[in-house]
Amino acid sequence: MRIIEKNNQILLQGVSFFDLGRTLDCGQCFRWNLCSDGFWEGVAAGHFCRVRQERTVLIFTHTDRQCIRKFWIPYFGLDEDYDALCHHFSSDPVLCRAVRFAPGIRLLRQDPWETLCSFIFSQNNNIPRIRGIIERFCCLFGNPLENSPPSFPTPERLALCTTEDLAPLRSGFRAKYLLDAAQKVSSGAVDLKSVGHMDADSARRVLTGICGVGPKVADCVLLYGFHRTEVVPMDVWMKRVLSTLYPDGFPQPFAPYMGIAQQYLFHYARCHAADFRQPTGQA
DNA sequence: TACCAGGGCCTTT
DNA sequence: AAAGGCCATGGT
Repeated sequence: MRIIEKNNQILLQGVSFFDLGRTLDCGQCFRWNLCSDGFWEGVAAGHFCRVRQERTVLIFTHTDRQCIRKFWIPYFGLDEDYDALCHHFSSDPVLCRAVRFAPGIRLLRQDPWETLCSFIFSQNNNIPRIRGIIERFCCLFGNPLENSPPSFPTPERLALCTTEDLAPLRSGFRAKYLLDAAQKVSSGAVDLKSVGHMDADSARRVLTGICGVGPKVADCVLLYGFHRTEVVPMDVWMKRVLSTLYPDGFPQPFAPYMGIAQQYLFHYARCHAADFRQPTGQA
């Protein structure tokens, strides 16, 4: 990949095995919006950019080369060898079909705190509503940024809030869970930095110590916020995939990357809902 | 063990 | 237009 500047835009050339739209629209992130000019705009970990894809070129504005190299390339997972990975996945007929159905989905590297909040909001909820709650959350408690949507609220700021303060979010019973997360993170009772270095089970135990974080949310935080590619969040769709397509369990050779495989399987299942919606009957 | 809580989007009727 | 399904966690 190489970066060149042209007409006030910054071009990242030589991008392959990547589909920007699918990656931003597959349910792992909630703060990207597709504009009428084809650009996606979003804020992540305090960085804003507008970006669109033209085949193997990503066209950026509102950012700079340094930020693309240091932040956006790792954020989009463009430093990983998806050519080899998807080739590996294709040795399994099910996964081969899922990857071919929607190629180019990459696992984003998101901020752990932002991911924790986002997936607390996501529980028992649907994507359009999650996006609305997070937008109101950032507008109300984040810091205004110049020419961009506001930053994500910090745990310290949030720890000062009460559930009444969060009422405008209309996040229902999740508000109290969010406050517990903010209090535990800002006080140091939960140290997100150290979670990144733990084995998966220890990390899970720490995260589920937050009220409102169960196994599913904890695994989402590990996969999306800590890039733990071996972790597979088991929501209803993945349970259906498991019972329908992998009754004997996920294939062992993919274990270290099963979280990435999950992205393709999840998307495939949701897009073929009719084939999966019925309970399989094997209790 | 089974059920309910907040709520809004989606699909089916 | 209206009704019912869906959803992850904690509490009863």
